[in-house]
Parts: sequence; C-alpha cells; structure tokens
Amino acid sequence: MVTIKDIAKAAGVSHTTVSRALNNSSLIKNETKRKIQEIAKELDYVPNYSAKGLVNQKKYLIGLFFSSMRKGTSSSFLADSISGIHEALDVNYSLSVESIDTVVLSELNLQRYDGVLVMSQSDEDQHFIDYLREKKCPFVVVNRHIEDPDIPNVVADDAAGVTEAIDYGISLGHRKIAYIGGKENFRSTNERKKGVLSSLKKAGLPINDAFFLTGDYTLESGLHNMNQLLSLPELPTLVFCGNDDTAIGALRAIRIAGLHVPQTISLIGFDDSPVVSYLNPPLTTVHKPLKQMCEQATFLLLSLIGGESVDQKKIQLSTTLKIRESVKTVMENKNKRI
Amino acid sequence: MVTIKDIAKAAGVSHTTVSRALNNSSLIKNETKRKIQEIAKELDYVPNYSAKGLVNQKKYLIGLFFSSMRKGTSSSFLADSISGIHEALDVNYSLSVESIDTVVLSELNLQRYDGVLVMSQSDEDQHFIDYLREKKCPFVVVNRHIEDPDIPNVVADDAAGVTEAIDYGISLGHRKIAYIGGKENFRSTNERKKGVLSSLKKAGLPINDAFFLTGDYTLESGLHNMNQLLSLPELPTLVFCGNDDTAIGALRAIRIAGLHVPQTISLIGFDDSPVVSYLNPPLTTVHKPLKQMCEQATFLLLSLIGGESVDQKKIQLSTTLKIRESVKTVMENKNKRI
DNA sequence: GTGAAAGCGCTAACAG
DNA sequence: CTGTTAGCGCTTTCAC
Repeated sequence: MVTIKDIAKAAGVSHTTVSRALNNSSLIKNETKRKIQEIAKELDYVPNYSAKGLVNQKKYLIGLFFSSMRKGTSSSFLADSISGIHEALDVNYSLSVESIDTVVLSELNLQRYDGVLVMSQSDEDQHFIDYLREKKCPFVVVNRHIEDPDIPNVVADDAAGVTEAIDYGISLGHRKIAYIGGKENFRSTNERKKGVLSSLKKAGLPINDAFFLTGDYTLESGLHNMNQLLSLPELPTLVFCGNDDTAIGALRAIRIAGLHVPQTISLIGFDDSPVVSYLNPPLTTVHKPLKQMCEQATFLLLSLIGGESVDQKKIQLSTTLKIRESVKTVMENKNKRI
Repeated sequence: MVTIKDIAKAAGVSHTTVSRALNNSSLIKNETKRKIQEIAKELDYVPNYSAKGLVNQKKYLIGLFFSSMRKGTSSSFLADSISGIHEALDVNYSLSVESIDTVVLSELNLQRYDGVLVMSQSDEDQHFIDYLREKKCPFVVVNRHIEDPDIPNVVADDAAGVTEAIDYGISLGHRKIAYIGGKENFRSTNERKKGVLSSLKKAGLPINDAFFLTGDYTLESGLHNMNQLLSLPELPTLVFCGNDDTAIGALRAIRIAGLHVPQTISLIGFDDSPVVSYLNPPLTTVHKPLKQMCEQATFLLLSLIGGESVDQKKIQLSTTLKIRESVKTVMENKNKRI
C-alpha cells in the first residue's frame, strides 16, 4: 500500500505538502502540486479512507434504507434509486444499501454513515425515522410524504399526478370510477385518494363508497381487491390502481373473470415500471420520477451533512401521465361495450 | 462521541483493557469483561470503524457490483441479491452497491472494499473481472458461469433447469420447440441453449435452425424475436425464453398478433420474478435461487477475505421448474388448436 | 491479567 | 509556500 509518505519521499517534500497537494489546497505552488499529483498517479496511490475518515470525522459512506424492499414491484425501483443517488454522489462516497425490515435498531451503528436516505414506502418505517431523528443522524426521507415540516423530504406530487390521470379518464367519458389504494391512513394512500376525489368533485361526479378499496400495493392486493369490485352489482368502468403492482394484480383478476381490459374495464396504474408497457394491454400509468427524486434527495442530504443551511427541506417533483392502451373511450350512458 | 477512553475512565481501567474486553479477548478476567461491556452499553458506545479499519487494515465494507443494473427485469433481482448477501454478512460489514456500467475503472478505489461480489449478467463485465484479478482484490462472481477454474463462482445449474423445462414441454406433446436466448457466445446463453439442445436430442427431435434466435434478455428483445418467429412459415408450438423479460416481450408480441398463449403457442421463461405469476396467463418458468446464490457467494467471499483456504471455488445451485399456465398439452400431429 | 507506549495514514494547527 | 508536530480512535507489542 502506497501512502502519502511514499509520495513525499519520491517528491522530496514533506507528507503534509503531499496531503495538501492531493487535496488541491490553494497553499501549494501549482508546479509542486502538479509534480506531486503526477508521482501519485505513477505510484498508483489511492487514499486510505479509514485514515481520512478518522481525522476528518467522516465516514465517506451514505446509507440507503429501504422499507419493504421485497414488496416494491417495480423492477426498476431499487435500480433507479441507486443510480439516481450515485448520480449525485462524488467518488468519495460509497452507498450502503440495507432493508429497514431486517435491520435491528439496537444493532444498527448509525455512526458508520455520514447520512442516511430513507426510501419510505409506508408508515411502517416511521419508527425508523423517529430513531434517526433521535440519534441526530442527518437524513432525508424519499418517496413518502412526511407531514412534519422539520423532516427533509423529497416526494412526487402524487395528488396532482392522480388528478391528471382521472381527469383524463373522465375526459374519455368515464363516470364510474373506482380506486384501489394502499392501507388506510397512509400518507401516500391519502395523497392519491385525494387526487381521485378532487378530480371527481371537479367533474361533479358522485362518490360511490363501494368503489373505494383499501389494499397494500402488492400484486396480490390488486387481484384480491379487483375481485371485490367485480362482485359488485354495478361495475366501475375505470379503476385507478394505487401502483403498478396493484394494476397488474387487477388485470389478472379481470382476465380470470373472463373480462377484458380496456373493453370491460379500463385500468390506470402508478409508478411506470418498465414491464407495464409490455403488458396486454400496455398499461396507462402515472410516471413517478424516482431517479430524479433520489438525486435531489442526495443533493439535499449532502448539504445537510455539509452543515449548509438548507432553505428548502421539502421538494416535490412532478409526475407525468403515460398514456398507453388500458383506458378506452366510453359512450355516454353506456358501459357494457365489449 | 464516546470512545474506549471514556469507558476506560468510567471503569477505572486502561483503554487497552477496554479494547480487549470489547473484543472478547481471552486475556481479560471475565468479571472485568462483564463490567466493561456493561458500561459500554450504558454509555451507548459504538466502535469507530475508521479507527478500527485503520489499524486492522480492514474496511468493513463489501462491494456489490451489478452489470446492466437497469436491464435485469426481475423486480426482485436486486432485492433478492442484497437480502441474500446481508443474510451472510455480520453487523461489522456494510454492503456498497454500484453499477458496473457507470463505474469508471480509473476512478474506482478498490481499497475501499475488503472484497467484491460481481453480479454478472453478461460477458460485457469481463473487463471488470479482469481488473479485479489484476488488482488482487478478493472477489466472487455470481450468476454467470466463468470457465476459469481459478475464479470463485456461484451459479445456478442453468442447463439442467432448462432441460427439465424442455423435457416437461416434450412430455406434454410439444415437438416444434423454439428458443430465444441471449447474445451469441455468452456463457449463460450457451448454457441454456445447451439445455434445450440436449433435451431435444434426448427425445430424438430434429433441430430447426430457424427456431434458435439470439436476443439480449430485454423485454424489447422478446417482442422483437417473437415477431421473427411469428413470421416463419411454420410456427413453433413452444418457445423457451432465456429469461422472464424475454418471455414477457414474447407474450406481448403474440397478443399483438392476435394469437394466444398457450392456445396458439406455449411459453416458458427463466428466473421466476414475482410478476410472472400474475401474467395472463401465469408464466411457467424456471426458478433461479438467486438469494441463496448470493448468500453462498458471500460466505465464499468472506472465507477468501479471511485468507482461509477455499476447497470449493465453484458452487452450483439447482433450479426448480415452476409449472403455471403458459404451456398447454398438445395433441400428436396437431398444432393448430385455438 | 493489566497497563504504557507506539503507530496505522491522514489532516490541521502552528511556525517559519 | 512548505515543514514540524500532534492527534483522530483503535489495536498491539512489550513490560510488569
């Protein structure tokens, strides 16, 4: 292992000078700097982050904690998150990935991280967030809306995205609109539900309680809840699903029942994971800019770590409606076309 | 931050004793040990891994490098890998996740890791593996078969899994069997292709070159290659797809053509990602025990890091055929039932 | 069994 | 601009 002392010897300077040169200190003459950097490259020098960390009180490690890592369907969920984060991270940082579900708080050594990103999918990880706060570990919560104004939070504008989607459905003639959401009282659930309701209200459409179902964002939940809807005396013509997984499950239920999307029932999802454009039919869905969210969150976290004053703790990014083939135009007063 | 010196003071011993006690050294009296550990817990002491690492020449960090992280469809691909690895890792280690595609070799500081796991999906990452070897960084390659007997490698028995799947198809009466694989000359491609061929040979079935197509394991490749097959004068009755993504793309192509699975064409996939059991129809596929593979790979890597002599550098785990609804029974000499 | 002292590789006063 | 010195928190000889 080659150290700054080796370089110092080779360059005929002190190791301090080498340290400064390598850290691009303005105190060092440009020429010395260049020479030292050259030698460093020649010797294949790489800094020892344990040593750097020890003196700098830094860890050069960011923690990414996922809640229910296994559930998030989106093939790209983790991949997008990770690549978004790396986009914002310089080479000095490594990214440690862990699941909140399996981590034992008492065994968790937060000191290992300079800061933590929480990829939150449900209120179930609230205890984890509370713990981070208690331990005064810098962190940012991504994905799930957090009410508390003090908690740095990067989210998508779910409500607006859903409203846009429902507006689109209504513009195509849909009047009987159902919703399969997440668990009651979860913020993202409420956000998305709010989006549906506001759209309905705006259009002056009645709200049928039987059309508002509670799931848990899993494939199974989509299947199950769709069956529930299918058992109703009057079917909805459009079902908005809280996420793509739910939509995939719902699609399956509809096909098992011998019905068709969008002929019998139209479907809209949320997330826009890569597979859904290859479904039959390709799913119309709300695209969530997850990668950008993670990138923003990382920038935010880095500022927090750097002790910079952060003016904007809440960041909200816009979604995009991806129109594909799972929503059909409906004739006024008819919803039985097959 | 509470250090061993703080504990030493509180316990009325030297910091050396504390260090030994905390590391469970046999040199320390049990009573002293207990007392010290108690105080440590009370003071909420957590070790500083930078300091530990500096003196121990350890990093307490394992690197996980993915090739084509974005392509791997399987929603659970990353998640399974990560949780499998954590299964084998003790609390001392963090897991750093990165994509091979985006990493710049010249900027990569391998010294940061005690060892590296390569989640390899194609020959494209060979240069990365070569680099690891050149740098003498302990590593294990997971998922892709590596010929070189010196390279530690954990894989699934793809060939056997595919053979089992094709045997199953043949037992159901299929005679015209096609294959959409990965790029030519990729080891996993060849493995799986070999599986198909051996099964065909065993059954004394002719091999139709037009039925053996080359893709790249993406959704798009499945769609594209299936279209190719669909344009043939004579259709296969069963298409084996090199992975689930390919199968999803193929399914889409078949539906666009107005045909049906399994009525017109039967489909088999590979991987068994969570979504495929919710497809229409649910996909029969070969389950790859990715999580276990990663766990095994991590154990192997840990031994390598520990400098233990490793007797078994090549580990191969068995796959399981998941029979669902995408393969139908075919009548002898008929393949036009719809 | 326990303690004193040295040192891992690096940065940061402080001097010059 | 550059060098000397001290010290980050921890483990490890070497004494006792």
